[in-house]
Amino acid sequence: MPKVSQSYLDARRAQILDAAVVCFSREGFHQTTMKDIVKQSKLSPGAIYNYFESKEQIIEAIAKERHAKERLLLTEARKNSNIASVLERIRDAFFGELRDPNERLRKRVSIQMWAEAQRNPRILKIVRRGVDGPRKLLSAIISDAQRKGEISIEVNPNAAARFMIAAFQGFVLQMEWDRKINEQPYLRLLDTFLKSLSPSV
Amino acid sequence: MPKVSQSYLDARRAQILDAAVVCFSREGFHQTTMKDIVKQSKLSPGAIYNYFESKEQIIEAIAKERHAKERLLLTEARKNSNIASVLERIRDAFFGELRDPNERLRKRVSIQMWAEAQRNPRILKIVRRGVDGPRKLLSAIISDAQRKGEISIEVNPNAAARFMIAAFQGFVLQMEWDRKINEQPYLRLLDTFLKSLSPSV
Amino acid sequence: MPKVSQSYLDARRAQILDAAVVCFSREGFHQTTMKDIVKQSKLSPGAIYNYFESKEQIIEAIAKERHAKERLLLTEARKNSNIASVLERIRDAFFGELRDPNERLRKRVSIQMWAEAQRNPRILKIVRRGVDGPRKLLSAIISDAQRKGEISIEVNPNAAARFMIAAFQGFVLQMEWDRKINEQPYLRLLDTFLKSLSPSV
Amino acid sequence: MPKVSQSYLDARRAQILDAAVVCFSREGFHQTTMKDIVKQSKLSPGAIYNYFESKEQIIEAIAKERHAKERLLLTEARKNSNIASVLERIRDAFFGELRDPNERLRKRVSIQMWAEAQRNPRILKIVRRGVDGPRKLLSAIISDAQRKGEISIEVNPNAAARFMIAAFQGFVLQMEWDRKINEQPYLRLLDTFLKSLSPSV
DNA sequence: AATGAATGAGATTTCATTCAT
DNA sequence: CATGAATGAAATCTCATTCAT
Repeated sequence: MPKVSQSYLDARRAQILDAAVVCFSREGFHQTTMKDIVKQSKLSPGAIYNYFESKEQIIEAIAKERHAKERLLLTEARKNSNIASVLERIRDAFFGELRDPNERLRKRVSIQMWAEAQRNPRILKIVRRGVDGPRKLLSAIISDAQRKGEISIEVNPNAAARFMIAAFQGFVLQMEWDRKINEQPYLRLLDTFLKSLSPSV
Repeated sequence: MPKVSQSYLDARRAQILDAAVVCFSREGFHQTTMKDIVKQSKLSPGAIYNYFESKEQIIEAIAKERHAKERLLLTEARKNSNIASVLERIRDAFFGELRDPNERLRKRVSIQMWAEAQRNPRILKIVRRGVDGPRKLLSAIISDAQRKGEISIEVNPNAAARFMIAAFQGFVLQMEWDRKINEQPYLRLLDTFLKSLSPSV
Repeated sequence: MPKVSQSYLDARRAQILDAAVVCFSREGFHQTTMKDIVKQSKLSPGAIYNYFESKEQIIEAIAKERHAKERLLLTEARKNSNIASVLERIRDAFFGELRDPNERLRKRVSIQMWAEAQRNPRILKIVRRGVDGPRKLLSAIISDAQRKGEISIEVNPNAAARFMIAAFQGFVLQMEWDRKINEQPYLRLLDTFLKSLSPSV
Repeated sequence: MPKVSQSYLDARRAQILDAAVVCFSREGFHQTTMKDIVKQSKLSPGAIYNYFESKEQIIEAIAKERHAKERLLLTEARKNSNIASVLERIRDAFFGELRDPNERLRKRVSIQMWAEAQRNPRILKIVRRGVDGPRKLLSAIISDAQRKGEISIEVNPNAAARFMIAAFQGFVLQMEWDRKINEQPYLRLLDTFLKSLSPSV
């Protein structure tokens, strides 16, 4: 099957990554065997190794994909001029995604990444970039807002950014352990927190 | 079969668990081999299998140990009559621990557990209990406070508890990826958040 | 199926064999992958399999090529009427070749063949023929010389032929392991040996 | 099976190496699979990897063993005071071994080593040492003999040493390809050669 | 109770070869 | 005739666990 188009190659690559996400979300990186991915992707071992040099590289590729996706979400959100609506958009983008079952799979894989980052420097780098992007953006938004007097100058923008991210990360974790968790009250609290950053009268 | 004292047995067991924590925090559960634990513990494979039936059981034992430790922290904190100081104590207990290098190792292992819980029901159970305890306690405290008028009745106690836990979990993660992270501004924001729960005048 | 000229086909074939020699001399038969040959030949796997049915057949083809080449050398040498000059020509032909870097590559492949002959009957056959030809020729020359009284009748012609071949084979081996080896004194010794075959006065 | 004696370990190691020699002599290094060695040695894969880190290391260990054995032969031979008998002893030691079927196996493996040395620097080093030892010794013996006037000063000792070694190496090769080869006439020629080194009257 | 050599299923990866285009 | 993606058997090596001593 020679001389195939780039889109053919891209489709095959995506096929492998999608299969890997399903497997990883189910069994974790290390309990997932290449055989599992082979089966899930309906390809052969050799075919997979034509696209990725190793299992590790598949994991990396998934992490990078995540990274790219989140960057896109942020870039989109940032287009809003109004500060409140930027934050709102970010919030909706991230929390909204959690309702998509497919995205849930990917979040499960993200948790795997957090663990994997501890021993795999390449994953660490990707995960770190994945958090640093949002953090810097949020931090910049808050700084802007402070200049406009919309947020108290007492607030440390960086810490606030971290706090918001933590609120999301923690929610992702807790949702994994308890599917019945209700998102609405949690989001209201997040709003309460965001309002608490406003300058006190 | 030499007969030895219980304290001897306990010491051996602790020796294994400590060694395992060091290994797991370094390489993760799955990249840690029994050989690694053997080496780190300065025992032999056979000896370890006298105390634990499998590698999985070692992981479980560590998770349970964590669980017990955190329950102790909470029980201690709860002794305070004043609500603000209970929350303060809890906050200090959890965040304060992070300064201890030994405890940092264990937090690294906790992150591993979060990932492991996805595919190991026994770990999931332990991890879940580890979160449910604090959550219920915090929730109860908030409910109490609401009754006393110290916290707005608008607040969903359970969601607030989750939010506080998330603030901690997220901090643990972000600290892993960026050791230079500063705890002080983060804690101030946590306080800001807690205050924002008070009834508005 | 485009129709191409025979010379085109021959050129393609030679291209593959040359590439294979380079690869084999570098990494040996078994460490050389078809991919290596593909790369070196600047062709594609499919193209190569149009000319050879398998990797084994490429090895065989190289062995046969060697064989043909050496037969040519011997045929040429034999044209000399004088016995001493036949031997001299043979000696020069074989040892002289070793100065050509390209030929050195092929000698490296020959050593591989010696090993390969142990388990591959087809290679064994080719290698054996490659030695038997020279051996029989040398043996015949010596017998002739004995009849003419130029070589002692004590000498076993076949053993003498083997001995000369061994002198060459051993030199090829030792040259591989020590490039600084000096050919001149070695050749003088070979002459000494040849002279020692003359009838004692 | 813990706490076993050193001799137990040595026996196991030898068991593996012996099995490997059988396999390698039959199929060559690269066609021999670890499974073959496992079967032949009647051990398990894991057991073998307790003694050797890789297949390559098994090959190396065999090469080193050869090397040690040959050094022993030379050391023994050297004990003779008389030059002629030293050479005779060396000749007998090396050629005599070839009659032992077990030793024939090992010679087959030696031929493999010659090929392997081309791409494996560690094997090259061992093979080279295995040739350099005898070469230097033979060279020294010839130099001695020249001082005593027993060998012509025209002879280059080093080249003569190489020549003798070549006579052996070539014989080993040719014997592999033709089992019916007769050793006696060959050895007589070797003697003729050695005598031809004496100073001419 | 401790030791550590042995086990052997199974994991990752390779690579000669094929065949649709 | 050429291409090169796909195949899948098979190779090397790992590692949790066992058990004779």
